[in-house]
Amino acid sequence: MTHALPFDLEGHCASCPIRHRAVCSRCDAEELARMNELKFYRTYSPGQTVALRGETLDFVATVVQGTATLERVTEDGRTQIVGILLPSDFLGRPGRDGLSYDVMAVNEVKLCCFRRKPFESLLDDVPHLQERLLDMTLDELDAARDWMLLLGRKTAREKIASFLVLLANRCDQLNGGKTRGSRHFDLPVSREAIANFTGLTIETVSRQISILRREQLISLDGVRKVTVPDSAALRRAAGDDDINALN
Amino acid sequence: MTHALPFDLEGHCASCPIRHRAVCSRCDAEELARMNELKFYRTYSPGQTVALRGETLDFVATVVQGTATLERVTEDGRTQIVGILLPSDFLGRPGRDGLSYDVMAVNEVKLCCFRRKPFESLLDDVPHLQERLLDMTLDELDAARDWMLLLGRKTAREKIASFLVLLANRCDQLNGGKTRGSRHFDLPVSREAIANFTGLTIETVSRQISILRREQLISLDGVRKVTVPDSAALRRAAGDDDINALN
DNA sequence: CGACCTATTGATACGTATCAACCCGAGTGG
DNA sequence: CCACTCGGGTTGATACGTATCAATAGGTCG
Repeated sequence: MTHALPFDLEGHCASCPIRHRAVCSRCDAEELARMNELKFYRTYSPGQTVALRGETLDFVATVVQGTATLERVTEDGRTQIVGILLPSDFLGRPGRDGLSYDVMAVNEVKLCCFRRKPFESLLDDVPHLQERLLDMTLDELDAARDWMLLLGRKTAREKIASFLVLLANRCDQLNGGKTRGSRHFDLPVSREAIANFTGLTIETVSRQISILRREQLISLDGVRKVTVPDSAALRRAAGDDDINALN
Repeated sequence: MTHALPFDLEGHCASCPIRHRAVCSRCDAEELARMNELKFYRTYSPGQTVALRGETLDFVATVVQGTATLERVTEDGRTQIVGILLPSDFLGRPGRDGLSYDVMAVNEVKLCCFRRKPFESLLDDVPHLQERLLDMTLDELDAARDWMLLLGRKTAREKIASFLVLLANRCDQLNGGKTRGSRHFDLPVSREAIANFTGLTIETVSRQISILRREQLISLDGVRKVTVPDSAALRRAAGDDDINALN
């Protein structure tokens, strides 16, 4: 069930759809040329494990297409999603063998990979690269902390609203400019994944989505397509103050 | 109520107690000399606000002494602590005006500060500095994600046990080598702070601490001094798998 | 069409929040 | 030196939100 990518996989970085947002976004032509030499692509099918906690991971990568989740699991199987990788996000930890979470492909995922050691050399040589990676990591840290507020202090209703706002914003980003007012997007993940992301159960997720729909804060087409008629109203339901939206 | 620092505040970095763990830990003598020129110290008293979310913060800093909390607050006042700064931890966001959380001094806090712009220049010039900052940021991100598992999926009992394990480990780190078996340490924070860190209420925190004491997993001397007779047992109560402890 | 998987909806249980009383040690002032 | 107050901490009774268990619905694929 391989469907065509919107760009030539073996093509040059210049044609890469997420080049302007990825870790390489600040690199100049010469630096890109060097990276172009080293890069290779990998594909994962839906549900496949990309990496396991503690296991050695010999590459780092940028997500070109698809969605992956970062998961932490307790010894008795309770699962918490601690991050979502969308196109342009970075995967891997330079300077360390393994990750502290499992990485799972949600749908078909394409990664632009670099073997770890050569990438670490690149980081040393190419300041643009390290700066950008630091910046992206700081952004992730801010996002993780926003999410800690959600997990620790928000109600089920606020959690679901926040999750939808988060997704809406990130979809906007990927599509370029932010749109005000009504907008719609696809949920890239199942109810179970939403539950594991928000720290709820599937049933509670389902109920809260139904309630938000009944209150017309959202409408659904099927089970995966969401329309938000009034994003400000949804943001209010998310219980954030309005300095900014979640990432 | 200023009590003497264990080193001369105006002294050289060479005598700094947290130099080997801080952002400057990989710098050589020449680089340190340059930083030494730029640094200045600040002190905050218990309860004082160090920085507010969204407000411009014109410096970055390393904690030399004391404890500070990073807090996110909902519009209606629910508070979640999203990080604890202990000696050697870094505060501030290079490349951005403000922070996305409030920073509060828990007890008397001494910061080794740099004005932000000069520090950003330093980052450009001193690869050791940027590498170390990236590494510290990645560690914080891992810690934040561990904490997300706690907030989303752990029971009150596990949360308190995890919190105690976290503190015990970090105190060990600060004191050098890890000790196996029995150990004791001071809680640097109030019950309220523990509640805001674990996503519980004060009352639940108090109850769970009482229960752990009744079960002899910990013992208390007063309300702030904790002894852990069997750290492996406490770690088991924390519900983590044993690949590693929280940070 | 039937099998299967995911999602929804309902009834009940349980864990933690909430509300309230009490305890305790530290200051403070008579 | 003791009575009083005050803030933080503990303990108890009850309420409430979400988990759990169970049944049903809907979509997809053979």
